[in-house]
Order: sequence, then structure tokens, then C-alpha cells
Amino acid sequence: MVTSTLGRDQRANYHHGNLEQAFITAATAMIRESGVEHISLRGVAAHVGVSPSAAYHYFPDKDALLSGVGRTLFDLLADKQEIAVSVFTGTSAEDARARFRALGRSYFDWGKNEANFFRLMFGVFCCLTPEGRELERSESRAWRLLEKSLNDLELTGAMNPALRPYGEILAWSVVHGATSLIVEGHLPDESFEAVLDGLELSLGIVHGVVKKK
Amino acid sequence: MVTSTLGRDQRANYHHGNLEQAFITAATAMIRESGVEHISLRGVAAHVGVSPSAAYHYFPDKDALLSGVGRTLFDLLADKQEIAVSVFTGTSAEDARARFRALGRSYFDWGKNEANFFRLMFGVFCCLTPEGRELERSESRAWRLLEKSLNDLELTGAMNPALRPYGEILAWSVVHGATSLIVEGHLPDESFEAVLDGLELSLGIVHGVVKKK
DNA sequence: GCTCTATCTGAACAATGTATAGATAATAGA
DNA sequence: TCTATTATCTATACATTGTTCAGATAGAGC
Repeated sequence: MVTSTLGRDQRANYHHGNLEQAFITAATAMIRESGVEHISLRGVAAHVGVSPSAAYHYFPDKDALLSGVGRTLFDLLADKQEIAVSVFTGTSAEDARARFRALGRSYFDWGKNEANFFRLMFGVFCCLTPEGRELERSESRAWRLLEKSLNDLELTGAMNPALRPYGEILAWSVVHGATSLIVEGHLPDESFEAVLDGLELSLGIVHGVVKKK
Repeated sequence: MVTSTLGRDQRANYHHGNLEQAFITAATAMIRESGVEHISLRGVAAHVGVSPSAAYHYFPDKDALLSGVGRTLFDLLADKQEIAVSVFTGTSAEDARARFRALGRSYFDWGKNEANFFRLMFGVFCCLTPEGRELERSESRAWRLLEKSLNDLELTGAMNPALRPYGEILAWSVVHGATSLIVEGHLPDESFEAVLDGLELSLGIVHGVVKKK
């Protein structure tokens, strides 16, 4: 049924299909509802239906498993953001602005609805190396979405060009900071829309492009 | 030597002076150089020179100890910020702007130089209740410093009054977000000054108050 | 069918958070 | 000053954790 060249892939089905993926999937589900701080390797193994030691054939230690989860979460967030942006397809300044807000809001919604994911991604448990993270940032889909959104804002005249060089890091900082502070309970939920309003105002107002309504 | 009315305080010196404070002090020192994720209650107790069980007379569990550390760290940060701001005493727009930057920079410096502290304060281990945190925010010295700084900016004409309602949450979000992202390695260190530049520009530019230099 | 190798299990270990019973020392009252 | 009391700390124990390692097992290749 399976050719010999697929032997290796087939052998990966030994007992549990792709056990590495099974571990990441189970860990993700358990983290989602309990938070990283309450996850044990043994618990994940039990959930997968496998002995704890089995994990060590795929991950050097528990941290590596959590980092694996983290990587998939960054991908998931990027998915959400791509979908959120794709809703607005026009080329007007209003559309560019809608895309920009959708981008920020999807980030916040993710943090709010998946707080345990958010805390893992940006917390102490997701030990991606600084090099790996730097690479990830420059290559990431989310970063390119942000770049594109800001380019649109500038091209449609919805943004002060003088602020363009600060665009990505400023927008990411604002949105990430507000999300973090709200998720951890330091600011009330309503703050996020206000922060978005303020950001939009402060980025665009010099051109007199006053947001409607 | 000690009057009977001080008996209770004196009894607190039983064996180790104020053991509760000793635990917090030791935990703080150990967290500072190793990070919360590597701290054990037993290790802290050993460092204090006391049996692990002794901790349970002052803290219901390990989390409570860490929260205690967190509370002192918020105080320490506020101290740093008060000192940073106090350097600039003038009443000009330039001074107001200098105070504003000093406030942000002291926040970032804290995060950068005391990354382990920063991660505890805003991470998953510092489980202050949402109510307590909300209270803390509105009452905190740091928040009042920020309020005052923004008032100064507005009064000296260094800031667009239309943005004043968003001032605190916007500034805190930007500075906290940039600090977090840099501390966790998602953005390079140099980003912070750029973010501050961008923030200052975006807050003030409508008035044509262009920063010198 | 036999051998080999990847894959997983079982048992073990040290370290951890925490509970409980008891020891110890300071205080209060006589 | 002696005794009883109470706050403070210790010793011990237990379940759970991450991790290691020797061995069992099942599938692949001949």
C-alpha cells in the first residue's frame, strides 16, 4: 500500500501517528483552558495516552514542548489577523483605516479570548532564542501585514508621513502594550477601543483627516 | 527595655526578626538573578536559614509569597520613576517634555536592567486579584506621575489637547508594550528611543511644536 | 522467518509544594 | 521565680513533578 520511499513517514505512524504533533496538540488544548503554569509533562502524556518518557524522544525537555506550542500559536495568531484584514478590500483611506483597526482589534481579541495562549507566547515559558525570535519577527506574516497596513494608510493619505518610520514599532507597541495591560487586569477592557482611537488620531491628525463619527 | 505594649512587635523578632519580610527580601534577591521560574520555596527558606514549613505561617502558599514580592517591586519602580522625574524641575514645554521622556525611559530601564523583576510584575506568577490591581492602578504613585506629566505637557502647549483624554492609557500602553517586546526579544533595544520619538511626535505635532535637535 | 532499529514503557531518582504533628522559646500570670 | 500558654518554628511525611535509563515491543528490510 505504501511504497518503500514512504517507509520513514509510515514508520512515524508507529503506535500513535505523529506523536510529536500529538504532544503539541494536546499541550495546546490543555494550556488553553488551564494556563501554562498548571501544565505538567506527565499530564500531557496521559492525555495523549502515552508514557511520560515518550516525550523525550521528540523534545529535549518540557520547555522545548512549550516552545513548540508557542510557535504554533504565533502561526494561529497570524491566521486570525490575515482573516481579519481580508474583510476590507477597498482602496480608500477609510478602508485602509478599517484594515488598520481590524489588525489591532484582532490582536486584542486574541489576547482577550485566549489569554492563556497570549501569556504563553509573550511570557517566560516560551523560550525561543533571541536570534530565532528576531528572525521570526522579520519574516513573520503578522509583521508583513502590519507593514502593508501602514503603507496603505500612508498611500491613501490617512496618515502623517512624518510618522511613517515609526509606524510598525509604534503600532505594535501600543496594541501589544494595551492588550497586555488589559489581559493582566491593569487596565479595564474598554481601554482598548480608546487606545485605538488615540493611536489613530495621533497618527493621522496632522493631515486633518478626522475620522468620521 | 521594651514596654508591654510593644510585646507583640517584639515577639515578631522571635528567632529571625520579621520573618515575613525576610522571606520577601530573600525571594526578591533570588528572583532578581535567577528569574521567578527557577525559584523554589524551599530554596528561599534555605537562604533565609529556616525550615520550608515556616513560610506557611506568613503566606498561604508560594503564589502569595510571589505576589508579596510583586507588590514591593511596583513600589520600587514607582521610586525609580519619582527620582527620574524629579531631575527636571522647570516649567517650560521643554522641561515638561524632558519629564515625560524621563518617565518613559525609567520604565524601560527598569524592564531592561531588571528583566526578571519586570517579568514577575507583569507575568503569570504575580497573581494580584483584578480588584486589587484596579485599585492599585488608580491609587498608584506611578499613575499619578503619569497624569501629572501629561498635564504639564498640555499646560505648556507641548501636546495636542485633543489627545489629552487618551494620554495616560496611550502613553502607558506604548511604553509598556515597547518595553515588553524588547525585554522578550521581539524588538531590538534601539527600538525604544525610536518609539519614544514617535510617541512624542504623534502627541505633539499638531501644534507644530517640533522637538529641537 | 530473522534481524535490526526506531519507538515506546517501567521503574527509579531527586526536587518540589504542602500538610500535620510536635518541639521550642518567649510571654503572662501567680 | 515558677508555671502555663501561645506564637513560632522544625521534622517528617506525602503526592506530584521533570528527567533518566535499561529494557520491551513492534514494524521494516532482507
